[in-house]
Amino acid sequence: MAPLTRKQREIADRELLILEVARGMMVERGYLGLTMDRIAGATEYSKGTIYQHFSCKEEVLAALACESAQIRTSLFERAATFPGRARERMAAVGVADFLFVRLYPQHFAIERICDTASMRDKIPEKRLSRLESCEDGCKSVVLGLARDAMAQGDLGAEDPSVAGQVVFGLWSMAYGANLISTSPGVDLETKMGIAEPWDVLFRNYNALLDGYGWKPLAGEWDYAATLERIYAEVFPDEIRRLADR
Amino acid sequence: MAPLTRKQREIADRELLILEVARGMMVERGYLGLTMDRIAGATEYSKGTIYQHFSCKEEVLAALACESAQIRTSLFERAATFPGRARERMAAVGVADFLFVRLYPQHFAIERICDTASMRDKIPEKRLSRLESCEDGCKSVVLGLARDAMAQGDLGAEDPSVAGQVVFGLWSMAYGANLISTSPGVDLETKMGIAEPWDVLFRNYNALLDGYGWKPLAGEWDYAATLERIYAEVFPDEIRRLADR
DNA sequence: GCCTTTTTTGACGAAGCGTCGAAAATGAGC
DNA sequence: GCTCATTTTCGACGCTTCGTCAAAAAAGGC
Repeated sequence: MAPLTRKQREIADRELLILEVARGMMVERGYLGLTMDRIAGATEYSKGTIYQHFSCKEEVLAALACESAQIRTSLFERAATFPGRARERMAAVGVADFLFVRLYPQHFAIERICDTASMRDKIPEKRLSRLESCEDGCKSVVLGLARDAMAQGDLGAEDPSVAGQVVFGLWSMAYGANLISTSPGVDLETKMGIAEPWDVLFRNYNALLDGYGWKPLAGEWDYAATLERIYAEVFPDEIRRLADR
Repeated sequence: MAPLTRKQREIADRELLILEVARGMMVERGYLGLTMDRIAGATEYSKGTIYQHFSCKEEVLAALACESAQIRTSLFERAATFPGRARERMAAVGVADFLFVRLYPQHFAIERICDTASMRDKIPEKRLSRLESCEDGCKSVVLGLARDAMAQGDLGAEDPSVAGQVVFGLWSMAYGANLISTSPGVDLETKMGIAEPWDVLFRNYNALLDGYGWKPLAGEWDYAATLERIYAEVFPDEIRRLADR
């Protein structure tokens, strides 16, 4: 690994600048407001130069999605350090997911956009595999926790595929709930009497895990207290930032 | 209500033709392959005429989404007629959801596309409210089943909001699982050992409902047999069509 | 058959993506 | 410091799509 030349550093810096500008545009004006011409204008480079970094608009988004996945993963990893039973640590990951969606809605939106086939088709192979390895981070954390629980005898026993099934359940529930509750034109309040989707989601996590018999069950443990500890000990800053809205 | 004039009938027919052509395009070439110019070409009307029916491309999609919601609702309603306990009927709705996603993937894709804010922003008020009332159909069926269960003492007792919470749980789990398992770049098989997402989803439904204590619990009832009956008695044609792939 | 109203048409302007030859900057050799 | 080949940057251009609107065509009343 030779040290970078001045030119190489310039290029790397410019790439960061482009992404920074692109992210700002994404936040301010949404996906349709993000255009290659506008990126060129805002960075004061020409369009041709932008296209030397990214082969198409989709690749810019994939790069942003990579950053998003890294932020999410780092939250998940912090959550997994919570000292306690595996199921408590899983609850902490649930909190991390919630915080990610609420504190970084733009990152969540980017993840969503990159989840479509038409997007994936256009992202060059190299960038795509980088994105996928970024996305694997979170999944590994969650899967690791489920396996820990099995190893410690808290969850199932005989069938090792239970870990994957539980993770699929939590993942689909979280993903679906986040989409539904941030989706326009869905009125959970009047139709279904749900004022705080997150509270219900947490209750549903517990119901699912109880259904799998993941110990300690909700009836024999004070998970409300666990949540309070997670807020205070793992994510104090994030909780404060969330309150400052 | 005066009877329709010849002209009015012509216009109504043309609208159906446009939607038919648009759906075909959506199926054959995907969302990006669906263009207003192409609709004009294929219907042999001019673009201006198309724009007299639909104010923008998004409105065409909203109209398609309306049809999709109606198909989904009719499957759900058939499922709810299954003779049995409320939880069995809920299982039938789960099967209906699965059949909808598998038999009509293009309808599912259209629903997804119309679930985005950028789409919703552009759909005219009138069409949007029509779409939303179409979408409410399914939710009413599911919510009705949960309320039936409560009325019969199978689910919860004191707190009436439990019905909404269970429905939110099932809905988010189904939505998330369907998205994840049809999503590109997600390898459930190698990462999590899941070959058949639908089997796992069904197991997760049961775990969630057991967690809520919705009777009869999975341990005290043969839901595999219930599924077989649903296949045979409610959706024989659909199951056959699914097998013919 | 004439004139008004409604309907249809497609050329047009605007906006965005991605390209490519020309122009500018770089730097190696002398 | 100058020259010339190579690398880098630039932005005008071609193409596609959306949505509009004035003009042409059709319909219909008298």
